[in-house]
Amino acid sequence: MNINESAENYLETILQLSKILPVVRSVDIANELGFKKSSVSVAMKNLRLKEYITVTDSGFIYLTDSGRKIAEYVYEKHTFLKDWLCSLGVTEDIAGEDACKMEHIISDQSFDAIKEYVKKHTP
Amino acid sequence: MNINESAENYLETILQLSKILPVVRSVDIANELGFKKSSVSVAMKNLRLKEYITVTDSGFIYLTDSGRKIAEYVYEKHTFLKDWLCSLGVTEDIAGEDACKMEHIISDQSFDAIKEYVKKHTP
DNA sequence: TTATAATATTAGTTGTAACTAACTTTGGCA
DNA sequence: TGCCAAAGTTAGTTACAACTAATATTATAA
Repeated sequence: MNINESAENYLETILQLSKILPVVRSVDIANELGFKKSSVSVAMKNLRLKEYITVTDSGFIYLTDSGRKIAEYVYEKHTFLKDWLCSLGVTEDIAGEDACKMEHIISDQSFDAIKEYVKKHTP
Repeated sequence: MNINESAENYLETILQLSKILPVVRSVDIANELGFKKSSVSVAMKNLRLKEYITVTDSGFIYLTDSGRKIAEYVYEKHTFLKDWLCSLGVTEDIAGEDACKMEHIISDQSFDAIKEYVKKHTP
């Protein structure tokens, strides 16, 4: 699928926000990520062109099937890694930050291997 | 110390190469990383300005104390993460790639926690 | 109804780190 | 000695992802 870190992060954020907000708008994403809304606007344009999202006339943002697939996989990595680090005693803030960076770079192979390892060593 | 991923990677590469070569030159780094020598030349200039390396008249590159400190810590992360992933069944290539990316972003807190965890679960 | 605030967009800027192309410097050998 | 190849440098380019500033659109409250 060949998608970069920045785009992955936006898709994940849209998914996360859609779980807690009735609708997701550019400004919600900007607030969540601490970016300017102009930056988000440009990013959304790119995600639209790549057909990872659709945007209604009212500015409501929805994931397409392909966008959702990416978002959910990244989100899965995020939650697993964050929970795991927390369980090892890492503070929630640091665990969240690290998970947010690791989720984009770790290979499927390594992620699956770590999951297996943790499962095996968890009572 | 506030150093970025790219600079960290160069310092680590200098340390690695110094273990297998009598002297380290720009061109060796370029070959190792697959970069053009012009890119390395500019990067070395920056590392020199920040006093992480010294360069002799012959073009031999040496780490300063502060540069070595960074390089060794990154290298420690690299080797630990790579060995660990390999031990979980990840192929050496993938483990190397992932370690190379993770070493720059993982926090000290998480790294130490993982090390402890692995130690505890290793016979 | 008009003014204001919130939202979205566009154009142009910045910083980073790679790149190419052209150049200089240097060392070794025919 | 003079030439060539290897090494290093410089200037300018590209791609990316954030940024600011200015503008357009819309909804709501005075």
